[in-house]
Amino acid sequence: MSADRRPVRVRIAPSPTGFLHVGNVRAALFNWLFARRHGGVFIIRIDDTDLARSEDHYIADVVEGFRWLGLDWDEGVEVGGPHGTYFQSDRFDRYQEVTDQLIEAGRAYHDFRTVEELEGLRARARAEKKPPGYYIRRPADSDPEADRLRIRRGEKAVVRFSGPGKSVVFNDLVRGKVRFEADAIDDFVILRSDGSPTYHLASTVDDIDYRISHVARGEDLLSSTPKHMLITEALGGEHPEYAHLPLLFGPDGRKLSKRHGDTSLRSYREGGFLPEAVFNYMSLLGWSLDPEREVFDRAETIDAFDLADVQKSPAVFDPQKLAWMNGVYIRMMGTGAFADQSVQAAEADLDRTLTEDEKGRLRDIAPLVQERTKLIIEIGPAVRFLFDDISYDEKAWRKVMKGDAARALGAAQEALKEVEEWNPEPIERALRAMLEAEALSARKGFQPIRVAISGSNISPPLFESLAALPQNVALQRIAAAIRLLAEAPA
RNA sequence: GGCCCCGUCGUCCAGCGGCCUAGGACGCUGGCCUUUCAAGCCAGAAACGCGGGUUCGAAUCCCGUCGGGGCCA
Repeated sequence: MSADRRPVRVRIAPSPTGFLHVGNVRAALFNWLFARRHGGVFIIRIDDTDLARSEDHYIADVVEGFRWLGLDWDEGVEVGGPHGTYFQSDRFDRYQEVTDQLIEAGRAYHDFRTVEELEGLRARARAEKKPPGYYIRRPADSDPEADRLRIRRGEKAVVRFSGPGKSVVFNDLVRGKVRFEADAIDDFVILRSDGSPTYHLASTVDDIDYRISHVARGEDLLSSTPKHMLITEALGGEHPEYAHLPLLFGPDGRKLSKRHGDTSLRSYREGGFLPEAVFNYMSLLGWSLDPEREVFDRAETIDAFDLADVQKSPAVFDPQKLAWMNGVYIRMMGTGAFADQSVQAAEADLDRTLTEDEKGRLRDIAPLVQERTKLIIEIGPAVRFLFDDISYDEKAWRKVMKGDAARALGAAQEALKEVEEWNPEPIERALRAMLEAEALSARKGFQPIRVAISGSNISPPLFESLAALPQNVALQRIAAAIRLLAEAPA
């Protein structure tokens, strides 16, 4: 009850053991939306308790990823805040301290049992159709004093939390009432034998210390929640409200993972997606703003977002729909902005800078490219023919360079030679006249020209494409095609 | 195996007891437009897992069942 009145403080705690995963991004997005909606604080804390697998460049990836998406944070990595470094690896002393405190209070104990012994207990529970951890409880002879001595002598032991033997019930913000019976909550490990904290301990202690008010995380942690609540209670903390978000699945209906290909935000960043589109698309996974509308901006999303409206069932991440939405956002871009993007994309594609003349020609045709673009990375290949030698797409050549193609090209060459003002309109007039004179359909007459100048049967509209090319280059390409056609008729 | 969660078109979402002959979007199919490809427009196929209840009335509530998923190991 009192939790409702606490200032809203939410967090996302990615592990720097891999590139930022879209599942984490979606969780971060919902946390961020919740914080912004309620004027709260959004925190990024780094869960790098796995020292061996954590790497600095993954931390950089996390930071860059969230910045790119526009999820700004109020406390945490790089921005700091009142709670230390926001790296869990800097808090091992604190976790040890809490562990000692729990042992002292009789809420945790050292467990010296071997893997084999534990496995035996699990097998027994299994045979009796009991929960796996049913018999893994504090041994009868467990004695804190004696245990401490053994540890001091160098013996290895994990520390387990001692279940209080009571059921845990809580009200999940997206799922409603959830109940776990005492037997189902095992004496889970909080500190490994090497002294490192488990997820349960570290994340819970941090949540308490950082005064986290709401924990919105993936449903995979739903069954761990009673453990976190028990730790919180044992430490005299106030529990946060919990909200377990539906998981993101791959096309095969399983938890989205590396196996599904592009699961890192990075691959979408590099794959030509716009942050606004990714933001919008992700907000739609497990939530919706309006039944009749799926394109909306950040401000609208913040205004409308509520954890209580989040879907309970998992969502399949559909890259195709994301791509469609990206196309929508590309078409919503200003033509100037798109032209700028095009210049960048073309330069990256060609690996050289464009001359002012080339930039001008590209800018002229950019609006026509814009309508045809779904991903930023498609721009380079789409305009390459304007700035670089072409090669013919074999299929396109075979399909188009036959029948009347030679005649069309010859006539086009003559007609285009005479064009004095090299602009789309005069070019169109000349070519239409050519069509008429040769009695050719637009299809038969124009497609060979398109292939001749672009190498492909797919290109921006023909007259504009021709105009975007210097006249002499256009004529040379047509001549080259005519020659090739004469040598090796299709 | 134990516990927990979930179950509306292929996919994402709307639906929170009558407005549902179940709505929108992606994708798919067909058409229009057209110099190609897109975009755009129009049309279409496509779902309440199943069985019981409750109710005058259920996609909506309850129970069961089946199915899927998650966690533990």
